[in-house]
Parts: sequence; C-alpha cells; structure tokens
Amino acid sequence: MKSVRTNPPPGHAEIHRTIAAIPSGRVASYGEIAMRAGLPGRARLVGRVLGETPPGVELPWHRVLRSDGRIAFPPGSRAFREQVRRLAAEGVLTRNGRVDLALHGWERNLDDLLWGPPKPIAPRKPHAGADRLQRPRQRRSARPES
DNA sequence: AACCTGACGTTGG
DNA sequence: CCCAACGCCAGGT
Repeated sequence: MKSVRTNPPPGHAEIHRTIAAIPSGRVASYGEIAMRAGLPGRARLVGRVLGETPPGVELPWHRVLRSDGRIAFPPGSRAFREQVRRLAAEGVLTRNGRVDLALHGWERNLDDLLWGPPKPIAPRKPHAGADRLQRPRQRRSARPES
C-alpha cells in the first residue's frame, strides 16, 4: 500500500522535542532549534515542520523567532498578533514585532549574566597581593586593520 | 526540468 | 536600516 503521505522528514521528532523544551518566558531562533535538534543549518526545515504541525499538537511555537528576535509572520497578521499575545502572557514583551534576545534568549540572557547562575566563577582564593591569577583577561587579538 | 516561494540565516555593500 | 547574494531544502507551478 502506498504510504498515505510523505514520510516524516528526518529530525521531525527531534525538532518537536527541542521546541517543546523551550522554557516558558524564553525564546529561541529557528537556527538554534535546528542546532539543538542536531540539524545545523536546517533552520528552514524547522519553520516548515512547525507550519505543518497539525492543530491539536500542543507546542510552544510562539517561542520560536528569527535569529534577530523578530517574529517570522507578517506584521499585523493573525498569527503575528497571536504570537505577540502568547509571548506577552509569559512576560516576553515585543517591540515592533521584535523580542530582545539578550533578555529572553533561551540561553545566555541578561538575567543569567547578572543575577542568574553566575556562581561557578568564584574559586577565589584569598591570596594577599599576587592577583595575577585573575582572569587572563581577554586580550584583544591584533586586528588586521583595513 | 526550470523557476518561484517559504514561520530561515549570514555576510557584505 | 535596506538590499542583494548565497546556502539551504521541500513543494508547488
């Protein structure tokens, strides 16, 4: 018997799994989802899979944005407004259809950098004087000026 | 098969 | 900030 329909694209399940794992109040880009799903460079696939996701399947699709934090739908469209609404409900505000990734990015957001889990870095060893062990300090690599 | 079109992304002008 | 050019991949014309 012929397959009723095209087989599920490889990675389909992983993509769903990854999106479902985005914490509430956080957002991730299509590219990041693809990356985490083990499909680097397949951002487009993520978008298609999402679009093909049948209703009824609960998925935090609204937490997926473009790499620059903008909503992928046409501004003003039904889906666009719906996404803005859902995000706002989670405390993620949108400005001109764009979300501040530095603030709400899944990983590496300001909160984490300022108040979150910046704990691991403090094996401070009370040592009088010699503080040379401090961060090697990011030296600016010689920049080949133009 | 060529061409167009997307819930995309990056680089460069 | 806008635009063009690619890279990417599956579907539809």
